[in-house]
Amino acid sequence: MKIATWNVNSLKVRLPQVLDWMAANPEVTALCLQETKMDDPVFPQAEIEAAGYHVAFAGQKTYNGVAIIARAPIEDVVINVPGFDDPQKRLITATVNGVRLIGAYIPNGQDLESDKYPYKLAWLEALLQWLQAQLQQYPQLALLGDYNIAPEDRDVHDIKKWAGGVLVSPPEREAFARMLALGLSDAFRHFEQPEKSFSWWDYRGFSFKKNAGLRIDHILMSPALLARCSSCVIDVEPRKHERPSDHTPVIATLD
DNA sequence: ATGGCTACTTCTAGTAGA
Repeated sequence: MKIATWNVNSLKVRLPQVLDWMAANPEVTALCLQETKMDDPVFPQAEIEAAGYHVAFAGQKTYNGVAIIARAPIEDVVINVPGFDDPQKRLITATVNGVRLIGAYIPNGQDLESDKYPYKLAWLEALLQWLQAQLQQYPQLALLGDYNIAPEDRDVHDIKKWAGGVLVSPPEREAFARMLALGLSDAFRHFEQPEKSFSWWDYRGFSFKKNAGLRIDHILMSPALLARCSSCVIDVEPRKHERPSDHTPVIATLD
């Protein structure tokens, strides 16, 4: 079984690509999506189910929105962090094949002076509390999604250009480190990887062609799940297609 | 170099993404 995450930057635009990708990746049991940008009443549930999948989702108009598409039933779904009052839909938690999946679209933060930056840090605090509680209940757990954090300098194509800004600021990286301190591991870094591996490239300035990207989409795993994990890769293929998302899928193989 | 590119909504120009 494989689990995956993909920020699709509008499911309305990318649904055909998502269905094609699932068909091309038959071992993927569950795919977490971010930035669906669709309110629940217009979510393409019927199309996804007609293609043979289970789906759970929590969306809003224009911004954010998360979903899980799976080849197995999706159980015990929780939307957002209970008790954390958040009008934005950025978190979906569910169990698929006995694995607890937390699909996250962590806030971008915009810049260090923006109101969105303290929102990002508060959001990360709430996520950390939720992670801690879920880990106690579900030993086999993965946190998958768009973290909007490049954990290390090697995850940034040009650290001089990004240094001191959002996505790499010390408080954000400390929040990431605190996830690791809970016992989680960055599945991608658990294996040998090519240098300059990224999961996002700006649409502008031929960034993908120049591989001027960031690694901000991650799969963190609990010890019990990491023990079952044999690989973790970034799939750059969809970024080459017509009208791509600016993010690419990240896939982990289990068992 | 504050541009560049894409998606969205509806003051089709302005916001947001990262």
